[in-house]
Amino acid sequence: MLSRRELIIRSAGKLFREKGYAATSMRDLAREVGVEAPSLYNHFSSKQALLRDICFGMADEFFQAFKNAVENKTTCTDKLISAGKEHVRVIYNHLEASVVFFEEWIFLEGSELNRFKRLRKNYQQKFKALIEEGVNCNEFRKIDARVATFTYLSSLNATHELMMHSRNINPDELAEQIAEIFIKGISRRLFHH
Amino acid sequence: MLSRRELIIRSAGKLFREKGYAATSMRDLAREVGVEAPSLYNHFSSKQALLRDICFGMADEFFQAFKNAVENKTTCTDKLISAGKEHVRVIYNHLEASVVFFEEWIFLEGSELNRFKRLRKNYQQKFKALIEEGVNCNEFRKIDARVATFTYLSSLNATHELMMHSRNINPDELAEQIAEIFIKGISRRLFHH
DNA sequence: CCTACCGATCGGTAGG
DNA sequence: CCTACCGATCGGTAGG
Repeated sequence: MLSRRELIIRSAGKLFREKGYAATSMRDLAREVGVEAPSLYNHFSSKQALLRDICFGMADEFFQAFKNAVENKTTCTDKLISAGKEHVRVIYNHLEASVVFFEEWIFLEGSELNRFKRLRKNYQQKFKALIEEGVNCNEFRKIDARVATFTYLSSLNATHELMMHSRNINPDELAEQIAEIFIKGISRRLFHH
Repeated sequence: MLSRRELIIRSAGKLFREKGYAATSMRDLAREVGVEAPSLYNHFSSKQALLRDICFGMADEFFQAFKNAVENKTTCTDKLISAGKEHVRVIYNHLEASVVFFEEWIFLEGSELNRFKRLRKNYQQKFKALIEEGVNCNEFRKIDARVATFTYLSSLNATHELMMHSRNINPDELAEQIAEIFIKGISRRLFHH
C-alpha cells in the first residue's frame, strides 16, 4: 500500500518527467492524485519541496547502490562494471524519478541547488577515482580520467531512454554491454571473458 | 553585425538553456534583448516559434556536419571518428542552442514535435548504420548496434557540459578521446595509431 | 480534505 | 518600437 505522501511524490515524478518541473502545475498534480490542489499542501509545504524530495531521494539511491557495488570487488575493472550495473538498476527501478534527477534538478533553489551539485560531483568523483586507480596500477591505459568518467556515466545515464521505450529490456544485460565497450576501450590488453 | 532577429534567437537560446523553455518568460527575453515584451512579436509570432527555429536550426547543423564528416572517408572507423568530431564541433560552436536542442525540444507542440522526433531518429540512424556496416564487414565485433549507438552519441552529447565549464577546451581533442575509447571498445583488434 | 480566494505573472493583442 | 491592457493560470493561504 502506497501512503498518500508516497502517491503524491510518485505522481509528481511522473509529471515532472513528462512536462518538466516548471510546466507542471500543482493543479495538474492534484488531478493526477485525485484531490483538489490545496489539499496537496497538507503533505508538502511547496512544489519546491516535492522536487527536493525526489532529487535527494534519488541521490541516496545512487550512493547506496555504488557502495553495494564495489564491496567484495578487487580490480578496478570489476568495480567499474559492478558500479555501472547497479547504477543502471537504480534507473530501471525509478524510471520517472531518475529523469527528474538528471534533468529537473536545475529548478532546485538556493542552498539546495548547491548541495545537490556537490552530491552530484561527489558521485562522479567516485567513478573518476576508480578510473584513476586503474590507470595508476596499469589496469587501464593512459587516458584522461575526467573525459573517461563523463563518457562512461553519460552512456549509463542514457539507458533511461532505452528502458523507457521498452520496459521488458534487461537492465543488467544493457549495463553489461555498455561496460564491456567502455572497459575494452580503456584497457591496456584485449579483454577476455 | 547581428540582425535584431538573430539577437533575439541567441538571447532565447541563452535563456532557454539557463532556465528552461517553460520557465523563461517573454518579459525575461525582452529584458535580455533590451526592448519591451510586445516588441518581440514584430520578429517572431510566438514563444513557440522561437523554440522551433532553434531546434530545427540545430538539426540542420548536425545533418550538414555529418554529411561533411563522412565524405572522402572509407572505413567505418574513420567515418565514425570524423562524424564524432564534427558532432562535437557543432556543439562547441552553438553551446547554448545545442542544449536547447538536447533538452528543451520536448516543449515543441503538435506536428512539430513529431517532425522533430523523426529528424532525431533519422540522425541516430545514420550513426547506427555505420556501426552495423562495421559489424558486417568485420571491422567491429558482434555488438548490439542500438546500444552502441546510444553509448557513442550520449558520450558525444555530454561534451557540452565539459565545454560549458571550460571554454578553452579543444573540441577536436575531446571528440578524439571519446572516439578512441568507443572505437577501441567495439573493435575486433587492438587499435594502432 | 474542501471551497473560496489572493496577488503575481503569464503569452499575447490593440492601437498607434 | 511603445503603452495599455486582456483573460487565463500560477503557487499558495484562510478558514472550516
